[in-house]
Amino acid sequence: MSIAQVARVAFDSALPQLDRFFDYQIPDELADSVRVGQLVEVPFGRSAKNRTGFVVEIAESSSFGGELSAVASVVSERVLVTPKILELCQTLAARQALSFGELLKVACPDRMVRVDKSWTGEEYRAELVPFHEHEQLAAHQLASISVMPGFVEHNSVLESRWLHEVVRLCHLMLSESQSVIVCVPDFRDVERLQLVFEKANLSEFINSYDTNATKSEQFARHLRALESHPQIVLGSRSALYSPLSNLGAIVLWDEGDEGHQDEGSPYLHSRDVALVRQSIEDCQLVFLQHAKSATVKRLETLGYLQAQTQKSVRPNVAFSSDGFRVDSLAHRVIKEGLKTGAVLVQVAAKGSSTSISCSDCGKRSACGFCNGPLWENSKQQVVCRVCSGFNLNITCRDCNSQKVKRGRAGTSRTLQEFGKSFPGVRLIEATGESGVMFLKGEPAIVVSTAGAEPICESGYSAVVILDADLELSRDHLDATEQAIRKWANALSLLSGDGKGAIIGVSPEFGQALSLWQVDELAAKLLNERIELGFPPAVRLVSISGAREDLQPVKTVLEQVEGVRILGISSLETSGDSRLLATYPYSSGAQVAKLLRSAAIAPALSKRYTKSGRIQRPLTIKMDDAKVL
DNA sequence: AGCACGCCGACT
DNA sequence: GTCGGCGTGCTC
Repeated sequence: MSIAQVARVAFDSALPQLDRFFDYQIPDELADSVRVGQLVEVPFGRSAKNRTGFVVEIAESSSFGGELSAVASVVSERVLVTPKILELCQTLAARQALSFGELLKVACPDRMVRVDKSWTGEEYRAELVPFHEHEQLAAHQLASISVMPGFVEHNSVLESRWLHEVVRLCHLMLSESQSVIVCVPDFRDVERLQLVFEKANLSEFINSYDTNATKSEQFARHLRALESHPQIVLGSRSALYSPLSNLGAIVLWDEGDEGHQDEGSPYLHSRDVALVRQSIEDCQLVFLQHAKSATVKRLETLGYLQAQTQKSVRPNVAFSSDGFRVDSLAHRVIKEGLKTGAVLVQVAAKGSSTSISCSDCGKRSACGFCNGPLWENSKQQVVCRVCSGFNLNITCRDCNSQKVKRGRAGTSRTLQEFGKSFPGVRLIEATGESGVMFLKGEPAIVVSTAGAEPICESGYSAVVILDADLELSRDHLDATEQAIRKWANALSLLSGDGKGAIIGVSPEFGQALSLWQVDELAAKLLNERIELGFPPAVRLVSISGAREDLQPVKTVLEQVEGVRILGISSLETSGDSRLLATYPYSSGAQVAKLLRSAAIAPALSKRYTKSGRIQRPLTIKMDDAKVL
């Protein structure tokens, strides 16, 4: 006979007011069936109907003063959230000023009744085919956390170094009955890896965390992850919450890609989730990237990460900066490349022209509807970047002239120009929304924006980076870092004897790139951030809301050790204001705690959405990579 | 989020 | 007099 116990319950809600645990007594008839991680129904507040919540703890007693209500029922026998995932959510919530409930929502998809009831488990049938390199590598030879910035091997692109590294690690883990999470920034990487795993006879082990999955599929893959057999969870950000019971390693591909930054709540970056999960699971964490980001360099400097010494093959890269967009070097490299295969040309933007300006006074032309900047799309229509409106008649606001000139060429016009200078050559345009994913090695010129490059099966015979100057002068803190990353990713698609060229970089920068001094460049970027006092040297928080609500937040934050208020600025779009502040890592926990209590302060002004629903008065984003 | 309680204006 | 507006506050 057991003593009556208490179930501590959390709700999967983002409301800061509900961000705590509620105790319920477990009635005798449920005494043997309530377990931590289950979904239960409980009465809540004055509401007539019960509410579902997760059991996060079973305790002997409650510290609650009043009388406890009782758990009404167990929704599903299954433990949907494992203790380690609960810990992950709690640690992340405390670190990033989030509510535990909104993380629960990310960590556990909505329960689909039919899927839950019909799921009978999976028989573990997959057979691991021996891997030729596996024997050479014992587990202890891998650092517990490692970074591999090494460059690719230039034989076949489907077997480039990082893909090979992923397969090798997965195979090793599976052979030791451990699972792996492979987290990539976008669906193109998922597709590419799926092919690679297929080739390596590992398809049977894949649990794909597809972003287009239906709710039923999301729940099914969650149940699959809860099965005890070792597997490879392959997907984007959400894969990091997969409730695997025997996690051996997390692989994070291309940490610098903005796809790793969550745009919506909970505004987390894969890197932070991965680091926290690694510390909880005590598993390996491997960052794989072609160019090293300042963030990863910092972690390496601190000793959190170890650089894996890889004998990397340096790509053959030339550079120039004589002022012409497509200069003699570019022409020569393209012409040479076309003799043996496909040539990739990376440009800064899609469409015909990146901008439109007055040909009399030079002022950048503005949208007739909203004053936004104009550009020219691939159909040569003049479109506003802000409101997407078509502008047929453009009149200069300064001099009333109606004559316009086109700015820098995007993919479409670059393609047209190559059509003239390389007659008869096959031309392919690849941008985010259009373009092929895979390509045979026949001669062709592929003009692509960064990140949309088709994979050429035999590797490109030449890769030419245009608009390097534009990429470097982008108005972002990490313009240089992003530029190097984009170029490196394009250059990684070269074939073994392919030739690369970067047009529009200064000699000393070009020198460092052609010598492939990835580590030195990252160290330099990190030092600059340290001097400027910007991330990743410190942490950054952005808080948006009504200006009158931000003022007290500012006052509170100023009391915290090391906090530097960058300012409060008005946001053009919403009429809201935004407070930016940096703080040292050591003050992170305190800042998060203060912001949590600021978010539930009762005096905050109420704000409503168009549909009349109450909006959160403050939006807090800690470490959002897109802020600066 | 719900849902009730509460304290002010115009109605059978 | 009381019906009902939605501002305020709580939920184990």
